Amino acid sequence: MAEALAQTYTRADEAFDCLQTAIVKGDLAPGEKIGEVELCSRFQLTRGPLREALGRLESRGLLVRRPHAGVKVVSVSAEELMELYRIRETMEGLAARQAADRMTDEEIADLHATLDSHETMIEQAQGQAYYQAEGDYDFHHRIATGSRNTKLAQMLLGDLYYMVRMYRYRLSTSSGRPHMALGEHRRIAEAIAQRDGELAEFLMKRHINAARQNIEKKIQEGELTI
Amino acid sequence: MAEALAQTYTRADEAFDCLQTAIVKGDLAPGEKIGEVELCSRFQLTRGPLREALGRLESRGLLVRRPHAGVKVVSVSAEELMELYRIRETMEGLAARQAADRMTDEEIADLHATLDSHETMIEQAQGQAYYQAEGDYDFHHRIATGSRNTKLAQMLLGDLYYMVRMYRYRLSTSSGRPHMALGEHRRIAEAIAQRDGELAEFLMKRHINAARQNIEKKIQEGELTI
DNA sequence: GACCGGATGATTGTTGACAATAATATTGCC
DNA sequence: GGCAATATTATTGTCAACAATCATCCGGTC
Repeated sequence: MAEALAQTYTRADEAFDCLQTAIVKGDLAPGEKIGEVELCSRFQLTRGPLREALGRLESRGLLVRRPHAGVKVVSVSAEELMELYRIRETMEGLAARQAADRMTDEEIADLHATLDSHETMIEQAQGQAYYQAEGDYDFHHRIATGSRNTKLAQMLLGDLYYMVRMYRYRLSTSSGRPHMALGEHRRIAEAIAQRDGELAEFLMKRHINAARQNIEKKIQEGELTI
Repeated sequence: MAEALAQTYTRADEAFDCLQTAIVKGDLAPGEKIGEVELCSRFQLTRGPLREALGRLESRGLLVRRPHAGVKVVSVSAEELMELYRIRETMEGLAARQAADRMTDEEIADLHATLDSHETMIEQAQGQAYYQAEGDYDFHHRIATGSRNTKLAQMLLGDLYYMVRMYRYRLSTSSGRPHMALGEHRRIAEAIAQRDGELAEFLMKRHINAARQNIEKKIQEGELTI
């Protein structure tokens, strides 16, 4: 995702993006220990930028790095994944509340338009997987930025989402949820449109809580191995 | 703060700590633009480790770095500082709730002991400044780790606190608050001891909200310039 | 006199070689 | 045969030189 201002795209940024998507997509398996030189040859990079990228990834919690012992992709347990959702619940609730106060009318219109496109997307191609992978985060993305809370958006978009995405990528289709989720999104958007911050917060928290329970159930049923 | 396991303390870590404390203490003024070579000579470092530290600091949001244009310490506006407190409110509320369920009895005993030492500290030397700068965070630190929520603790301790500390450092003494704050801490600790998560969450949110309002008032009265 | 274009200078980004450290394998001893 | 201490090796951490990029300054032109 290219930021609006056309900054110089340095090798370190490239390395960072490469590794990040590789981790999210699972090309670098969790728990896998891997050396720097191997990473260099695999991603056609030199060690300088790579190391800088590794440092950034480490401070974001996507990998751990022990001196003289290589880097290792973090492996998140089922409980930790649930904890991630609990954090999301409170933080996105806050984001929704602030967004209700601060989003412009245009942004709210865009939000509704986004949901319309999601609806057709789901119907057309039964594109449940796509909806989960991209569309869902599109919605949450807009609310995070709409909160006008720089640090909150940064933490949500920069830290949490990549982590959650990493574990959502493999389960992709979660059966009935997309339709449910869309309805929940709609209601949140309505609350924001009515500038009802409290309601928006409540609905958002319930929405994420439902998603968490859905995953929890699947894990317990053994449909989903972590 | 030396972590339990005696890891090799690399130059990059050193650079990171140096710069971090320099930013927090205000030796590197917010908004100040500064070159890499000057930073090297000032902190007796070489550019390699320095750059790695800069990358980490950047992803933590303590400084911004435009390619070929130098690094700049972030300058947080009064509103942004308030937003930080709003984030803390929800996140630490969650931490307190989880801590009430998950802290061991020993940890709770330690928590009370910590508060006792804070009390004597405040009385003895009228050490309000010290209490604010270190002691307060000691308490919050314990609750964050007591939540047993790795990511939550990481975000609180790694990202938010340094940012808040940076702006708390200069106001240091906030008159009557230390005694008030201690009382609030006490009540939170009691709620945790009684394993009353809901109450702990409520009290923690109110505690941080009070701190926020206190700062907000000072800013409006012109006692505090940001 | 103001604005635009190009040259200069400084600063950052990148690279490859070197040194230090820790993990591993080997050898000797119990 | 098992354990421990040592030597080796591979990996990471560090460094200094090089190249690319941007900001600034100067001169010319409108």
